[in-house]
Formats: sequence, C-alpha cells, structure tokens
Amino acid sequence: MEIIRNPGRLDTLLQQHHIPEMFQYFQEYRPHFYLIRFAKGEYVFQHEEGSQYLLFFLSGKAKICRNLSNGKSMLVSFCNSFRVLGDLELFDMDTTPSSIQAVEPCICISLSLRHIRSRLMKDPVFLKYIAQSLATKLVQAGNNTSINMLYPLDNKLASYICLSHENGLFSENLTNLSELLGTSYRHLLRVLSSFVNDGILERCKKGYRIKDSKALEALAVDFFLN
Amino acid sequence: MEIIRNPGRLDTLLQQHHIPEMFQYFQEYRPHFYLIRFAKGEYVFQHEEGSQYLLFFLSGKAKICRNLSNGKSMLVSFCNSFRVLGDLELFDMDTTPSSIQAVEPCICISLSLRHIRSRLMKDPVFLKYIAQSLATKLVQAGNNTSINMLYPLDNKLASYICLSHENGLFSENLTNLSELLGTSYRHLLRVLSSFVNDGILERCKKGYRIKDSKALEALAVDFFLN
DNA sequence: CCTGCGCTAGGACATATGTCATACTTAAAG
DNA sequence: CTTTAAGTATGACATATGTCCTAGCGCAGG
Repeated sequence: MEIIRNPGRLDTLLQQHHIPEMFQYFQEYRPHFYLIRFAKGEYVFQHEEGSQYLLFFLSGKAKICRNLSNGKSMLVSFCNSFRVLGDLELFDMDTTPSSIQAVEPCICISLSLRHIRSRLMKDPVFLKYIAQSLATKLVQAGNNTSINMLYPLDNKLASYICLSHENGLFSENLTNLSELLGTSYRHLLRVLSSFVNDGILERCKKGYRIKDSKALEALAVDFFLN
Repeated sequence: MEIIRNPGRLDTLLQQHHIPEMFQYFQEYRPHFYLIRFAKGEYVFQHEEGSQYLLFFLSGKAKICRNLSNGKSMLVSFCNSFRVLGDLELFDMDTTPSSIQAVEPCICISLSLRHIRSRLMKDPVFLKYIAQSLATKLVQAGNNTSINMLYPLDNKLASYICLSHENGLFSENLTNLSELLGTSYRHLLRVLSSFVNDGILERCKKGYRIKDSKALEALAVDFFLN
C-alpha cells in the first residue's frame, strides 16, 4: 500500500465521486482522508485490530472473498467501480471480515475512523448513505444467491474468467480457484477442458488463452458483479 | 390483518422491545405506531404502492420469500423473533420486495411512513439502528449463501420441516415447497421418501408425521434462521 | 356419475458435481 | 544434479439433482 501525497488530486477525486455530499460536516473530516494505491496482489482490506477505516474504492479491480470458518474462502464478487468498502465492519464487528485483494492496481480513498467514528455515527447524512449502500449490497447478495443456486459451474467460471483475465490470458492457481468458486478441483478442471473442447479457451504454457470471447461472455451470467 | 386498538398494550410492547430508543424524537412519531395482528396464512408485507410502512415483528412465525423474475419464489428465511421488516424497501425502492407470509399468527407493530418518512431519514439514531439491522442481515445472507452451496437438500429440508411443522405434523403443498427450496419436485419427493425410509418421518393421511425429531434436528443445519 | 384438474408418486435416464487414486510436470531447495 | 513439494491432469466411480414420463387419487363442476 502506498499513500499518494497529492492534496490537489485528492480534492479533485473527492469532488468527482461526490464524497463531500455524503457527510453533513465534510470539512470536519477532511484531514482524515487519504489517497492510496494498492499494487496488484496486495490485500486491500487486511483485518487489523484497532485500525479501522472506511474505504472508497475508486478504480482498478479487486476481488472480494468471504472467509469461511473451515479456513477456506469463497468468492463474493469483483469490485471494479466506485463502491464503499468496510461499511459492514462499521456495524458488525464480530464478523470475520471479507478479504479484498487487488487483482489490478487499485486507487482508493481511505477515511481513518480512529478520531471521528463517534461523530460519524451521529451524522445523519453519512448514516443514510451507508444504509443505502448496505441495502444495495443486500439486494445484490440476494441476486447472487439465486443465481448461484440456479446455474452450473460453467457460467460462474465463465464470469470469473471474463472478469479476471489479462489481455486474453487466464492464468491462476487452479487449486485456489476451485475453493473460491466453491467447487472441487476435479470439477473445475473438467469444465475448463470442456471450454477447451468447445474452442472457447486454449491451453498454453502460461495458462489458458481466450479464443472465443463472444462465447465466453455469453456464458457469463451477471455473476460476481456487485 | 387486524388492528389491535389497545394503547396500553401497544405502549408496553414498545417499551419491552426498546423501540423508543431507536428514535431521536420518539414522541413525534408515536401517533403513527399501530399494533397489528396477522392471521395464519396472511401476507405480512404485501407490496402496495404508496402505502409504505416499517414493521417491527414481535412474535409468531412468518416465512420470508424472495420473488424471482421468472415468477417463482425462493425461501429466504423464517422469522420468529424480534426483527425489523421493510428496512430494505426504505432505501431500495425499485427492488421486487420479498413476500412475507404468516405461518402462525403474528403480532407486529407497524409504523406508517406516510407523514414521517422525510423526518426519519434525518434521524441519526434511527438511521444508525437501520444500518445496523441491514448489516446484520447482510452477514446472515452471506452465511446462508455459503451454507446453501455446501449442503445437499436433505439438510435444507430438515431445517424447513423443523421450522414449519405443527405439533409434529408436516403438511404442505409439496409442489410449492419444491420451488421455495429451489429444487425439483421430483427431488423433494426423493428426499422425503429417504426420510421415511430412515424412520425420521412417517407418511400419514394429512401429510408427514415426525417420528424421530432428534435425527431431524441433527440434520437441520442453521438454515433459514436469520 | 363422469370428467378434468391439481396434487402426489415413482420409474428411467441424463447431467452436475464430489471423492479418491494415481501420474506427470515444474520449480524451488538442498 | 537430485529431491521434494506444489500444482496440473485424468480415469473410475459414487452421489446429488434435474428432466421427462406415466399413473393414481380426490375433489369440484357439470
């Protein structure tokens, strides 16, 4: 993680994303905003005791995973446009938080809660915004549940590849991926081979190369797109 | 639906469930609270245009279903203890709302939003409470998703029967139930017969009778328990 | 009493997915 | 260069679930 010390750019971005409008007394909180950058692979929302903060995700791409009690994790969604992160943890402390990992470099604005948490919890404009954000997430979580129950792995995998490939190259630890997708390694391989058989993918040294992105996108229902 | 016009009882219940503490200026809103009762089978949260309200579920049992775009519906959870209903709809208007049906007679307190909506949306105590409620629901929705993906129908069905039987008798339209559980009618029957074979249930004229409630509860993971 | 419809029931078969075993490949460690 | 561990690959088989089809049963309407 790298702090970008550029007040002018921070102000521009704050305005662009209408962040001042999310608070009743934005100026009070202004000193606690930071512009930060996560490199590819870094964890965006590491669970650290005490150091709570809210994150405004601006650009880049990250994947959000849910940590299960058995030590494994499961993909919740990809994040690739403006969104608030950490709103859940604001209210629900004793939850194992999701882990969020940058898939591409990400630009975020962080708001350290250390000194302003109690003030924020009384700020009606902010609370309304957060409630709205949570409501939206709840609806989308519901969508994902239904989709999850109704579609086979093919569609989820297609979505995943669409969202995570780089220049048509899909290269990832398949053992981990099977866990993320909530399936068995064996089955993941099966579906991957079926994609190869159907001419959608092609196996290459570094991984899989997308041959027929049209077909891939057709398979990709709106999974993981929260 | 029946309005119970009993101001004393309403006040007692409001206090008992700490509802006054959810608002900054409770007394302002007090005239808009009603104590109501739903008979078994009635729809608790009928989607009616315009007439928006918030519901505090106090006692009884109701089932919450999600309406899917294909006209079918899917079980989200059972409701059998204090909870706020309608919080999602407060913020996310264009969602097809869930339908909530009383499985047993339900006692609720309704808060008509018609005249106080805009005031509520500026009430920080209320907004904080609602955000917290939404956060909790989001966490539980996540739990349900993982459970849903990891367990076979046996466990979900066992949970459902545990939560919906009446005096050991389980009697329900199986065609509808298969939809609710997101499975096929055929498969539902299969699992029901397996329960009969295992001595957990017994087929009788009116439906299925629970023979081995211990075994049934053992199968019932914490599904639908939001 | 007949008929049709909704619900229950279950056979037959296909598909989706899981589990286990085993082998090959590659890269890191020694 | 050898060893080892992690990752990849695949066959064989079992289980979970879906789809299609057929049949019986009971009740409402004629």
